[in-house]
Amino acid sequence: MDSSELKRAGLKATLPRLKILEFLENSKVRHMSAEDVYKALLESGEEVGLATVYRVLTQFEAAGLVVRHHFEGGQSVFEMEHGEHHDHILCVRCGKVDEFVDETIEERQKKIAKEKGYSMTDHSLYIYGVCGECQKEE
Amino acid sequence: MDSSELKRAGLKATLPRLKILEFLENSKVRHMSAEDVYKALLESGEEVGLATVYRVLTQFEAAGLVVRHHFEGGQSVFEMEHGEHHDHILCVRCGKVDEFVDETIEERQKKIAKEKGYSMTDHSLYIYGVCGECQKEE
DNA sequence: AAGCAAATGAGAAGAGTTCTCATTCTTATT
DNA sequence: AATAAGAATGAGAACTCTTCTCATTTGCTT
Ligand SMILES: [Mn+2]
Ligand SMILES: [Mn+2]
Ligand SMILES: [Zn+2]
Ligand SMILES: [Zn+2]
Repeated sequence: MDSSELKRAGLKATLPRLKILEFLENSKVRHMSAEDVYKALLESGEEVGLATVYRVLTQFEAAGLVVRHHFEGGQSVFEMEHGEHHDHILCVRCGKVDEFVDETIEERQKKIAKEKGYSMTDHSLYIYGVCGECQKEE
Repeated sequence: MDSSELKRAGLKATLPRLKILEFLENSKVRHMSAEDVYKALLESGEEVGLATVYRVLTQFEAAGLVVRHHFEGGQSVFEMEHGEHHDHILCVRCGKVDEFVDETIEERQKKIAKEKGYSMTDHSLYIYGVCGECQKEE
C-alpha cells in the first residue's frame, strides 16, 4: 500500500484511509456515494465503519484528493480528483453519469459573476436527461 | 382570497393552500425553504402544519406554480414561477441570491446534451461567490 | 343540509449525515 | 523494540430535512 499520497496530504497513514484511497483509485465507477464506498469495502471483506468513511471522504475532499458533488437525489457523490475541472450530465432513468468540459460556459460564468459584482469561488452545473441507451427502451 | 389560481391548477381551494399561495405571492423574499414558509405563516398567526407546507409546495411544483431549487446546504428552496427560466448566483457569506439568464450557456447545454446523445430534460446551474457587500467587510 | 372523497396536522418514521466517546492505532521517542 | 501521547476509529446516538400514517376535519357536489 502506498501511504505517501496520504502523508503528502498531511494525513496519518491509517488502515481505513489507505483502504478507502486504494478502493477509490481502483474502482471502475468514478462517482460514488459514501454508502457505495462503505458497502463495496464490506463486500470485499474490509472492516471499516460508516462514520469513518464519511469522515475520511470529507478529509480527502479538504485535502484536494477527492471532489464532492451534489447530484439530485440527496446524497453527496465523490470522485477522485484528476486535475481538470469538469461538469456532469446525468441520465434520470439509469443514473449514468457523463462528464464534459465547455470553455465557453466556463468563461460566461466568470463574466456573469463579474457583472453581478461577485468574486466567484465555485460553480456547479448539472445537465439532466435521458441517455442514448434509455431512449431506445420504449 | 383568490382561489381561481388553485382551481386552474386542479387543486381544491383549501385554506392552507390559499394561505401558502398568498404568502409566496406577497413575500418580498423570492427564494424560501419549506421551513421559511412555515415559520413565516406561524409568525403571522396562521395555523398550518409543517407536513402540509411540504406537501403543498410539492403540489405547487407539480402544478407549475412554483419551482424548486437545490441550493447548497441541503434544503429545497422554492420560488414562485414567473415565466422565464433563470439560473442563480449565490453569496456564500450572506446567502444573497441573484438571478441571471444567459442564452449562450443555455444553447451550449443543449449542444452538449445532443453531442453526448442525451435528450435533455432539465439542468441546474449555480454560481457561488462573495457578493459586493460582503467583499467590503474585511 | 348531508355525504363523501380529499386534505390536514401531529407525530412517527426514514434517509443521509454528523457527533460522542470509549477503545485502538500511529508515530515519535527512548 | 517497548513506551507514551495524541490522533483516529467505530458503534450507536443524535441531528436535519423530508415523507409517511392515520384519525379528524374540510371542501365540494348533490
Ligand atoms: Mn466527474
Ligand atoms: Mn430564482
Ligand atoms: Zn440512461
Ligand atoms: Zn454576501
